[in-house]
Amino acid sequence: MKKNSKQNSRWMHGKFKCNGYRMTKAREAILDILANTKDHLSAEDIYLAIHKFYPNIGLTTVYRNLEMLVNIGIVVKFDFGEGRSKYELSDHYSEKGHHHHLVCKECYKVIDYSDFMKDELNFLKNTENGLSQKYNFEIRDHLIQFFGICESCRK
Amino acid sequence: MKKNSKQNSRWMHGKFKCNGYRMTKAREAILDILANTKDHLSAEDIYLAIHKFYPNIGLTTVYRNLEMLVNIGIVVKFDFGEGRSKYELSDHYSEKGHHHHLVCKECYKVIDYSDFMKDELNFLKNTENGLSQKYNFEIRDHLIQFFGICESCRK
DNA sequence: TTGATAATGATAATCATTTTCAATTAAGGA
DNA sequence: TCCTTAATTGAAAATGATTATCATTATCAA
Repeated sequence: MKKNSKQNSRWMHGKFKCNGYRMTKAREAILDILANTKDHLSAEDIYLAIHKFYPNIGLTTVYRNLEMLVNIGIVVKFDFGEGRSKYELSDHYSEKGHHHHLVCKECYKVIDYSDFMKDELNFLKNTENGLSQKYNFEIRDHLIQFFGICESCRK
Repeated sequence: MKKNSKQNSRWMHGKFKCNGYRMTKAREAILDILANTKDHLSAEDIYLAIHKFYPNIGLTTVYRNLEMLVNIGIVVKFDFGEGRSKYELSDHYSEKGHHHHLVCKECYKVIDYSDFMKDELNFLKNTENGLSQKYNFEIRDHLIQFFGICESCRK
């Protein structure tokens, strides 16, 4: 739990209110954890991190709030094939900015990358346009992930 | 269970043997189901389809064999965010050929597309090269998916 | 046909995620 | 500040997909 909790709760307060939600300790704590990590955390990771400061916030509450945060677009849920979901602040709210993931099939380590974005933007623009027309599909989102074997797992 | 079961079992027999596996009724049936559908089936879907012809093949066996088939690269496992995995014959063994997926966030209908592959190949080639060098990562695989709302869910 | 061993089926166990429901709390107005 | 009300919570139980166990059966090379 780091310094800018206050800031987070301030900028989120409005966002929550206009969606009919309240600002609670649990929500503030979850956002705080997510804002101050570079890792990709599971619901349980987040629960454990929060638990040190607020031992009475339960895992259920963490799950419930993550779902809500995903729904209003503040958090993104990922599946890296590990058997449980991982969560990140969405690009817009994160210091990381736009990025994609490179996932080790062996140890599930995840590397964020934001290189080669020109190629990617080109590809995405063309493909999204083409697909939405051809298949009459309203495209909301995309997922690009690379899988492989990381340096340490290769040794 | 359609006509070409015999064919399937024939071309798979060798593949299995050289990996130390045996050809069994369950494996033949799973491949047969997958070869004769355009859908994306869950383990249970496959189990149910097989069950009509071989009522004594259990769900456990289907799971076990799917895992094995994924391991030797004949089958690919997908997660469309529905809470259970879906399986397809891999590109090389399927009549579908190389394709990606367009997933409806509402009803989880999946559209296969293979348009815009020039853009995609370009993007993939550059990105994979760049990433594997920069991050010293041996890239094995990639996942590209688009999510949105399909025609009928928009009405 | 037979022996070694891979594969199977039934059942129980796991494990992440959800549901239930009574108790608590945030937030806006009196 | 106090009240009201609906949103939120925690604990516990339920769910649902997937895996592990283990005794039995089936495959296939010799």
